[in-house]
Amino acid sequence: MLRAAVELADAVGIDAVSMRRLAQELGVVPMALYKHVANKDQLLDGMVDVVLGEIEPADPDLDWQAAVRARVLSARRAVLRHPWARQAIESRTHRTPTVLGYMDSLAGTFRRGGFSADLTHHVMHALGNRIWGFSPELFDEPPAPDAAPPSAEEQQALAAEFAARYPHILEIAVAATGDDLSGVGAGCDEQFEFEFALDLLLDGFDRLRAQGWSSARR
Amino acid sequence: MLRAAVELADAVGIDAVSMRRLAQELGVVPMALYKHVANKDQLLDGMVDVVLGEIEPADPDLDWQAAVRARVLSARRAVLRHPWARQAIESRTHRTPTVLGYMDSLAGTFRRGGFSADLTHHVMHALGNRIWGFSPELFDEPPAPDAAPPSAEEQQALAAEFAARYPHILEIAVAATGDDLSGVGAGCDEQFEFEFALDLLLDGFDRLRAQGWSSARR
DNA sequence: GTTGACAGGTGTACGGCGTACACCTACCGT
DNA sequence: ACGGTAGGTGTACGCCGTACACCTGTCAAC
Repeated sequence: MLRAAVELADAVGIDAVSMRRLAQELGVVPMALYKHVANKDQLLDGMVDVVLGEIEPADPDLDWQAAVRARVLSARRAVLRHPWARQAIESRTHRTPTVLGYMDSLAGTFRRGGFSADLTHHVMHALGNRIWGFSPELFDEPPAPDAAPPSAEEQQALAAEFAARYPHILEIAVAATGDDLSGVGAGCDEQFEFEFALDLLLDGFDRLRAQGWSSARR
Repeated sequence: MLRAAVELADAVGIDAVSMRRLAQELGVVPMALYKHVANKDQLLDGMVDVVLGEIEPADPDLDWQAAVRARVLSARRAVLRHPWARQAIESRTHRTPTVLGYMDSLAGTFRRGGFSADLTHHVMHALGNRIWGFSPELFDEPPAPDAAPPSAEEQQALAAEFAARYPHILEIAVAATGDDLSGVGAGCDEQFEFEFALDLLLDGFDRLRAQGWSSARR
């Protein structure tokens, strides 16, 4: 049933996954689902667990940095396979055993790499959702081209207005796209951004570890 | 009306903010709201804009690092004043002018600090949601004490089970709480974690800027 | 071989949601 | 005096999660 839910979400998006719809997909009456999960929240928890189950186990032969990197990128692959997972993970407030298990295992990698429990704690916070293989998208998806695209003049006017109001964003978009600019903010290379930030953080972690950083408060 | 919506969300939480409930609060019929917003999504957008409006403007006298730090911490104060804002911001997919304006202004701070447009782009991605003053909570809120707390024995058993399954998390919790351990994961010092990660990132950014980093791809 | 527990499917119903659509009213510039 | 417009109204539809009472088949214990 969790598998069916995952497939349904893959197919129609997480918002369209309702108890009723899922039941229909399973050829069953909605209330039947409640024999397997207590409520919809628990269904979502289970679906997230399925996705997290796809994360490859840690490779014990790698040093901590490579191991964390590999693990997180594996998580990313899992999340990218299920476009709804990002939102689902963000919305979960409960920590299931699967979630805890993954976090524990990742923490273990840091510990074995010579991080104190203290520092491990803080670096995992610093990674934040990157643990799960994603970070927020700063800009929109390419704005779904619904209805007639604005005429050339309108587009011109819009672009001018945008340039005047948000010069720095424009500049960035130009730099990022090699000034073709077709559709401002038409999608960053998310994978690049993810690895950029990840490596930046791992580098910083290594520096702190090397200098024997310890939390100063209290 | 947006103000009323914000106050309502402050009072009862974002999930309890429905068009009907908000209308009731305003002494008006639900459909009346649709004269002011096109739909509920737009209402949420507007509410987020109100919160972002509370962020203090950039101080032009600070160097880039202090300026970004101050700005982001101001955003954090705004978000913490409205506990629902975090979730609301995460759920928004649309970029309102307010959102774009804030991002543009922050990008400007980097640019004036000597960052290339290219590097500015990537560091803003690296900050991710920290731009808005928050990062995901790794662990639960203290698990709302509903119903009878488990008996001492049960608690013992639970703790033992937990220790066996998640030794590293336990270790971290011990390190973080000074081993009193009343309720595992009983809340981290989120403010500390936030600033820890923020400073780590700002440090990394500075190193990249100083060495004239430029994106290598393409 | 009967029985009783239990896993799991069924049917009905309730209260809530967002919002489409047609309508009404008060005001204001002409 | 009048037409447009901003904003409030009332009704209705189709969705949602899920409480509650009920039914059915399987299987172990007696």
